[in-house]
Amino acid sequence: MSGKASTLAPFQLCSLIGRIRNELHANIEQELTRQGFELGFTQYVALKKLGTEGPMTAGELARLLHHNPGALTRLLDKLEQQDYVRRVPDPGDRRALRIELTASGRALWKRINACGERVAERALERSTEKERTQLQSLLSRVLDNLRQSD
Amino acid sequence: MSGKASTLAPFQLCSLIGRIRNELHANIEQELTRQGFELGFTQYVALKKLGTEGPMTAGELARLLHHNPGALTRLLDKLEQQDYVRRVPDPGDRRALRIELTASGRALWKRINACGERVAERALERSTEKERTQLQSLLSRVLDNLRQSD
DNA sequence: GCACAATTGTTGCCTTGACAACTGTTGCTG
DNA sequence: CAGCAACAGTTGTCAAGGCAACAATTGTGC
Repeated sequence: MSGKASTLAPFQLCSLIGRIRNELHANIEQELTRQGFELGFTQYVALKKLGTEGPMTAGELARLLHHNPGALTRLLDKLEQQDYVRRVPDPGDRRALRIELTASGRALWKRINACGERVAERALERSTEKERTQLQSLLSRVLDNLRQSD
Repeated sequence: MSGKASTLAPFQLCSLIGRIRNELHANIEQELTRQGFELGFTQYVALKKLGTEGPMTAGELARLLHHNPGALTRLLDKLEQQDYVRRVPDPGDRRALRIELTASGRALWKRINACGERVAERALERSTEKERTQLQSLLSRVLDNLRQSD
């Protein structure tokens, strides 16, 4: 609101994006602990990916999460230690691992899905359907612009 | 692009925001090093704030950067060590410090401002003036929604 | 003026994530 | 099939940042 910025958001964009990211992470973790789950944001995302996409290789998961392999190894260590995830040797390639949810991991996944949706719903409160799709399209364009210049 | 998402962005919002944030940071740091400056993103933001807002207390700066005091102390250590910033005892309150740019800090500030603007300009390429203000307004609303629920 | 709570900046400890070096495996090429 | 480059995952090392404990200072209520 508050009408017109002089030209546009010169640097404000960066600040807005950063703060929204932090609030999103904080909101999701807070929602998780409120439900009694002791999960970090990244663990949540990993479980979600594994739940929706099915078992996959560690490298694939790293790429989906935009994470480097080293960080992923430690993430998997924690998830495996909590028995949410299993590292199964890939039968076709002895270098690779199949990462799959355990039974309790799958159960957990079903129960935490609602947390993320609640937060997303809250974030988009008071925005019409049209505005939501427009927001997504504008953000996608921004991401494309930034990735191009790598 | 690609038209219509079925309902909206259920979880995609989080992923988009996160990736844009990372790309923004990476682009700005890359732009800085390309110009020969060895600055991290946070150091850049701190210098920018000090340049535009003028000298201020360490606590104020921390609040503006949405940073905790511990992180700020170390950030100031680095900036002071590079002689971009000075910690001056506040005359009115012996607990507090006035953080001010040194001469070379002010000179640096003028030279790095363009870097951030270049990146912001690149990020908003191919977006009309109208779309830019709309993006800002939509993002502001999202941030408000998320902060309310703290 | 004196205890006591609040505030300012600093420090220690910990977690997260990035990057490079490394091991083991695969696939390609001669 | 020998050699070698590419790839998968792990580990070490590092920087950034969060959080709690702390010392110094301020302000408040008695």
